Amino acid sequence: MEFNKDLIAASSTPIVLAILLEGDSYGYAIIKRVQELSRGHMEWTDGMLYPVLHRLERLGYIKARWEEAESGRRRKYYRITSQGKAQLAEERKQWQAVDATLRGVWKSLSLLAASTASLAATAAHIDSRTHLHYCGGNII
Amino acid sequence: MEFNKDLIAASSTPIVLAILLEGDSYGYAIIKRVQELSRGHMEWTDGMLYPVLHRLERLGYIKARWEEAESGRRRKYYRITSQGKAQLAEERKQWQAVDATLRGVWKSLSLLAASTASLAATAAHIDSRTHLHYCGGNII
DNA sequence: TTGACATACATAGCACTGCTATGTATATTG
DNA sequence: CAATATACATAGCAGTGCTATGTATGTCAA
Repeated sequence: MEFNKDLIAASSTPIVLAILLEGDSYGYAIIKRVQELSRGHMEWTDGMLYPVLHRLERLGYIKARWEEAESGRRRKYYRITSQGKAQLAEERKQWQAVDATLRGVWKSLSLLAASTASLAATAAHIDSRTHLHYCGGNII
Repeated sequence: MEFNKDLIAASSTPIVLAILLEGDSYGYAIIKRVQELSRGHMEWTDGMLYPVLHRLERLGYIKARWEEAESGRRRKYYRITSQGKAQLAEERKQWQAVDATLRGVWKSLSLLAASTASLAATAAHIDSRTHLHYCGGNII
C-alpha cells in the first residue's frame, strides 16, 4: 500500500518512539514490527528509517548503543529517553486531536448519506462504519 | 494547541476535501468549520489555507467559482470534483491504516502497563483509554 | 462620520526537508 | 559458492510551504 510522504513523515516519529517504549530495539527489527503492526500494509524502507532514527537521536529522544548478538551480528540498539517519552505523549495528543477532527467530519458525512438514503432508513441505525460500506458507491 | 507541520500537512487535504464533500464552501467558512470540528483545538491560519486550496484546485480535486453574498460580499466558493472524491477516499484509507498502526502499538503499550501494574489488576479490565489515564505518570 | 473589527482573499520569501538510489558489511542457507 | 537475509549508512536529487504581510470591503459602536 502506497502512502503519501506527509503522512509517513507525520507518523514515523510517534510510531518509532512508541515501538521503542515497548522495549529497546534496532532498525531492522523496527521495520519488521511496523510491518506486523500494520498487518503488512506499511512497508518502511531501510533508507527511510535510519535517517529518522539518526534525527531522533540528534533531538535527544532516543539513545543508541552497539551490541553484539549471540550470532556475532552487530546491532545498533535504540532506547527511548525520558525526553522521548514526553515527546511521544505530545505527538500522541496531537494525532488524536486531528484524528478526532477527521472522524467528526466523516461522521457528519455518514449522517448526510443517511438522510439522503431514506430507502435505507433501517440501515441508518447500524454502526456508521458498516453503513458506509453499505452505501458503497453512493458516497465514501 | 500547537501541531507539528507534518501532521498539518498530512491532514489538511483530507480535512478540506471532506468539508467540501459536506457542501460547497469558501475559505473563511472552512477555517471556522475546522475550528468547530476540532472543538477549538485546531486553528488554521488564512495564510496556510489559501495556498492549500490553490494547490487542490491545481490538482483538480476542487473547482472554484466567485459568488456574491446577499450582503454584497464576494466569496470564492469551492466545490469538490469527482477526482477530489476519489482522492479523499484514498486519503481516508491511508489515514485509517496509519491510525490503526498507531492504535495497535498504543494498545500494546497499555497491555504492557497492565502487566506491570499488578496492584491495579482490577483496573486492567476497564477500557484501555481510561486505564491509560489511570496510570498517568507511570506510562502514557 | 470614523475607526475598530469582522469577513474574505492573496502570496513572496524565508526557512527548510527527506526519501530514492545506492552502497558496505556479514551471517545463513541451499 | 552464490543467493539471500540481516543490519547499517548517506549523498544527492527533487522538492515544500507557512510566516509575515498585504489588499479589499462590510459591519458596528461611539
